[in-house]
Amino acid sequence: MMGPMTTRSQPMVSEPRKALRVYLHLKDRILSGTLASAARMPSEPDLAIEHGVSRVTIRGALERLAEEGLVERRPGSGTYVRAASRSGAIVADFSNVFTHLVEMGRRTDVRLISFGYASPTPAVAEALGLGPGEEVQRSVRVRIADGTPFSYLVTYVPKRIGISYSEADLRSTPLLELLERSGARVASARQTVGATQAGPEIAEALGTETGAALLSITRIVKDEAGAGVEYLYALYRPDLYELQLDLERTKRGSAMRWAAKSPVATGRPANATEPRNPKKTGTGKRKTTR
Amino acid sequence: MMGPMTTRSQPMVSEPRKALRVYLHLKDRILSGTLASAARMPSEPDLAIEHGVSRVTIRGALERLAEEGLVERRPGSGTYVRAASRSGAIVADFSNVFTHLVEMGRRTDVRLISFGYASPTPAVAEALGLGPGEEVQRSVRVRIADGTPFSYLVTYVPKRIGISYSEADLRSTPLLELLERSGARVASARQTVGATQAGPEIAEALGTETGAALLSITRIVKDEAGAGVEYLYALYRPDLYELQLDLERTKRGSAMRWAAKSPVATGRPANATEPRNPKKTGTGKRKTTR
DNA sequence: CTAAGCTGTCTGGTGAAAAAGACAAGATCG
DNA sequence: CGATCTTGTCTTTTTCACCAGACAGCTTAG
Repeated sequence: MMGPMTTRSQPMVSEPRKALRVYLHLKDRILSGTLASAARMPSEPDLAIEHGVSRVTIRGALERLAEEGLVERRPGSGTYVRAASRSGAIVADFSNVFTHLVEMGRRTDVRLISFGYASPTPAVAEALGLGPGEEVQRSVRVRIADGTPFSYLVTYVPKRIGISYSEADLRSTPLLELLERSGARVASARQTVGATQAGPEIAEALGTETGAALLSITRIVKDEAGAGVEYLYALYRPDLYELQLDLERTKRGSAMRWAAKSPVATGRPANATEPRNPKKTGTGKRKTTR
Repeated sequence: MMGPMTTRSQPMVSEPRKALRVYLHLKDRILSGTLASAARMPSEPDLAIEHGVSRVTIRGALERLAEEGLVERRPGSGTYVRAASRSGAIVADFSNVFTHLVEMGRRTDVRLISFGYASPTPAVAEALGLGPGEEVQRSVRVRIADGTPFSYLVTYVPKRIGISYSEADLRSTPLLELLERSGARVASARQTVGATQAGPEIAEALGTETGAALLSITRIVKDEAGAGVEYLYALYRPDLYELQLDLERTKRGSAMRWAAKSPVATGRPANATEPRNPKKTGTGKRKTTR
């Protein structure tokens, strides 16, 4: 019960740093339209001079762009920009997250990584309004759609509520449904959205590389009495999951008020016909042919 | 109007790779509560063994955590976890973004980085419903609160609307107000939220390091006739800016519907009494005392 | 067809990050 | 007090990401 004994003794191809810079630079230029779409990019030697790095570094960046389908490499001819073709991502309507999650819980797989009871973090205890000695049930789950993991969920539920369902229940049923079933009267929720870099284990669980940007959502759910019911810390792969919110202007003179539109239920796990990023094998592409 | 001739020939302190891994690993453990708060962390030699790296690498990671206020280092005693103390960030209510932005536009500074007219990206043209030859006004702005830049905004406005205000107007007045003033009847908006890694120039503009995670918002604003008025691509520093949405359950039998709560106006640029991260000088912490 | 230019794939050389270890100074506990 | 922990700060050595350059195979322009 502590060091899970993961010695982390992989070969670890290790990640290029300069190449990352160039990669991000070019990605920005492509996405922001500074680099005309469908046009041919500068040649590798030119890019190498422009960025003050060697050609191998440039190649590293271009290979990555090619893997993500942002460019197309034609041997002997050049590297060509491909219009992003944004798609394949699950779109979640923000004002409708719960319903959506329930729907999704039935269409996606769940992998339960951790399950147990412990003392809450101060932050969690405060958010849920727990007493000093009160324990919480902590679970870590990974949600998978079409074989690809897209979200990493850490949930905290007060022990008194958590004991009403089993580990197996969590594996098969959305947490919110379990809470309802246990008699908790869910009434309100506060969600905070941010972003973080993926740590090594989370990156591995989500099939990304360490340091990748993830969408983070912290959700605090309370019942009718205002007591904390659930504390969720969720991380999403932004290429597979997006939040969406439609706003409408409420006609109210000069008040300039806006209201969330009615739930549109855009969500659809879908069969995502996308470039299907080959996972990048840790991060390296290094042939290691030697 | 193409290669801005940025030769990028900096010395480039270059970033540790292994240290980054350890840093992110420990950060995750602290934030997810696996590492008990206020407790003493394992000693540097222990961490070195656990992660299979040398002590200097561990120190690199710990120094970074200390800079962000996540841990406290006490010479001779140990390194102690500090409860995150989430604060200092501007909190924007999601369902109320517009009003909020208008308020903020008056309390924050704006730096206009780029301004001009050009052909839109296919994606932008489609989103705004533009004709083949129609041009857009493209502007890049950085918003600054208390001397610290926190958002990077790229906006596209159809030329016919864009010409109604000047470059100086953009510097001083929120875009949405300008659009209103020009007679556009803003009626609806769709926002999509995601995350990305900061490219070199964006990172510099926002005072973060290259590769840092940023919150991204894409907003498409339309008028009463359904014609596109504004396309916004915004990047936010997640440590300085958060989205928030309060949900309430609408009492409607078993329908399980949720609605956004009325605007609470939590936003407050504030004087952010936080650890005030010393900016990390590009990325390095290296003492360079020699 | 020929020549120029591009990507793909090697080679060996170089410098900085990381490793390994030693030592000092402060904290803690018996 | 004194033994033993901790972090802080040096050393020297090793490793590997990056660089420079060459060459093959392909595409395209002339």
